Amino acid sequence: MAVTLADVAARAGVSSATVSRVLNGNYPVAGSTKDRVQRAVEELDYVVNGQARALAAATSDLVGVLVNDVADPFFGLIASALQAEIGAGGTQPGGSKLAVVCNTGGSPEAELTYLTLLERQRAAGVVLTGSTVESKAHAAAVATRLTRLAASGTRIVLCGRPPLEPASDALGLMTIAFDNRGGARRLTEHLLSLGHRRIGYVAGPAERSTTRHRLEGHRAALLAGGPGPDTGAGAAADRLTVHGGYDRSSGYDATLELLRRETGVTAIVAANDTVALGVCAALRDSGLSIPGDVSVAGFDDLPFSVDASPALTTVRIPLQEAGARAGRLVMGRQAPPPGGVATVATELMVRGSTAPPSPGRR
Amino acid sequence: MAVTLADVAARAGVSSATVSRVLNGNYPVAGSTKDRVQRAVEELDYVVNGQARALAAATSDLVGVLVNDVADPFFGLIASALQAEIGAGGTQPGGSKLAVVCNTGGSPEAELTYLTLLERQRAAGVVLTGSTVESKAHAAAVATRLTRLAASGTRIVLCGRPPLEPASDALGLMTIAFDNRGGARRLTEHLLSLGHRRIGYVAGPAERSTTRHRLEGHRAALLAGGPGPDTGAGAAADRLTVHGGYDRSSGYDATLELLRRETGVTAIVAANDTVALGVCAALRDSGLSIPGDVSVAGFDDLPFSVDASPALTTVRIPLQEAGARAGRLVMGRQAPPPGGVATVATELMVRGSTAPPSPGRR
DNA sequence: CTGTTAGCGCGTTCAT
DNA sequence: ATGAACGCGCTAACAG
Repeated sequence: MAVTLADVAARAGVSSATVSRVLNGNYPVAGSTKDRVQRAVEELDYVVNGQARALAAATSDLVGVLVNDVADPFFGLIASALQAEIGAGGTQPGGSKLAVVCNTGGSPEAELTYLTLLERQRAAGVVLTGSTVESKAHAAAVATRLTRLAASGTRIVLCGRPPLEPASDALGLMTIAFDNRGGARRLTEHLLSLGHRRIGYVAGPAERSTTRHRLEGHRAALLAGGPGPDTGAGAAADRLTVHGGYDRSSGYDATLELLRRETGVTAIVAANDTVALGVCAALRDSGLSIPGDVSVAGFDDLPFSVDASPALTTVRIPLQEAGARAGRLVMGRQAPPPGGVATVATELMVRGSTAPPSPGRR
Repeated sequence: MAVTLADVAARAGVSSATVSRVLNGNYPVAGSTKDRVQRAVEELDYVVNGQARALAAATSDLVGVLVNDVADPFFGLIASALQAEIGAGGTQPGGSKLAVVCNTGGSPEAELTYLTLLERQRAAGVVLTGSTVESKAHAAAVATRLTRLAASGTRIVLCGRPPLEPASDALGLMTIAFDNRGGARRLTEHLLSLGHRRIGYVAGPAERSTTRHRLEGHRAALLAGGPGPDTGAGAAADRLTVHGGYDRSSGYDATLELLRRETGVTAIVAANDTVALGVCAALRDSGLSIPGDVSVAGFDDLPFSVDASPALTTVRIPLQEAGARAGRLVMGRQAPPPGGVATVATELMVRGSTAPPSPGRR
């Protein structure tokens, strides 16, 4: 059996309460006894039982982090910055916590399951990252869970997803939203300014918030760009838009579909950088050059984007900063933004994959 | 305050013991009372307290997964497969567990800290993934922790790192090792067979096991390739080898260094695919074409490798299979391999980034 | 400064 | 089939 507080106490010739006090260092203890206790701890290789401590003190060392895909650097970057922030709080208020990274795979059911599991564990905090599935039923189910969690003192942070519809502030939720719409808009404006008029759009999964926001930004730019064959609405726009997943093969398949439709696109905007890689591969496999024949743009500015050839024009999201901030918020180390919602700016990164359309194709 | 078992019991007009039995379903309970209890649970929105349960039953729902870098898809792929395996055990023995993904950043201290934290939590299992720092002191410190953990019933799995030196089997540790040496050897043999004789090597961090194994495989191939200017040993070999991190910029910098040394390399092998991307970028920025002027090869076959241009020749490691297997082992759902060690085969993937050296440079 | 006492919420005997 | 009672290991009040 594992060694307990009582064992240490017996060995040191003190009461278990004293041992507890030495361990937690939040109470005056005589130097000599403190030494005896620490020696006993080392001699017995004592390690506190986190569960018993949590039960007695009604606190938890766990912070849940829900991500749609751990294998996607988008989430990896957020998670690693977040974990660095919450795990390194040696001296800071709240100490350091363990991040439980939960991979939902984008499944609403898995999301709910994990929220229940975290509730079971009485998690100190929960961070939901990335796009959410936009369905009334799911939103309600999530809201129910979050309300309960918040009521029991769990800090909730939304990172990279829009604030909860009704009264998220009232619940004490904090949101770090990404300016997907603005970034997408500036990206498409960039393409328009280069002279592109027929711009294909490879969107993410249809029912996701991030997908919608980016698509809205794209169409807003098109509409503002004045009348033309590709006005961003109606049948023409639909022909130029293909939905898929957030993975590379979706970009590949969607691009082949766009080419098949013979829309004469001179540029393709992808849901994110990973998808953009698939787009590039499909174009090359179809014998088209980038950006000579077709310009390509991504979103997120993941580390590999600068290494694609040509380097990818994309929209940078400060994922690590956002993750770190989410970490501080969930630890209560930073004051929540006014209104509970902070919107993180995105930045257009123009690189080699976009250029003016070639005269012949224009 | 949160609703407890006692609250549910009171509401259902039964004892708390009965509620516990209904919840765990491991004891006969009359159908009618079972219904009453379940109704009370729903009406009160009762959620079990995992910590209290763990304390009373001396079990844990947590499985720790140590990774060197969550933002690296290498670990993401392992972690996601692992989590899918341990989290989806609805009906299987051991039920489902929560993966606690711990990001060590490759730091030995962080690794030890996390092991202690997991020991505190009385984790049901711990999986250590990726290369380890090869230092006597650190190995001993890890061994101490793992021994204690194993003694207290925690299942330990090593995935992608070599088995512990002394008697890892005796401790009940299980290891899934990757055949880094063999893969590296076949990769370099491939380059030799193409006609390359001066092969640069951009190695990973000097003190890591994976770095060493891959480098050994590389040199073994060179030595077996017969005498020549680049025999894989001595000063000539040292001039052709540069150490760096496992990130892109290391590959970039190391390549510039190799070019500066004017060794006349016709091929560069990188520590992994991420580093290889940096190598490619540096070559391109130096006005060299791939594979026309210099061939490039990576390792791991991460998803983006096939999208590089040219597509990266690399060595495939079945990371997801390995992660899933690690998950089954740590859950006790699969018998340990004979001797406690399984070595996963690696496969050479020849793609466009490698070709025979151009006659002029040979 | 230190020891004693009383739970935290649940699983699990032992009775009934 | 159900209930009462105890203890898991620890922290937090209350004494002293």
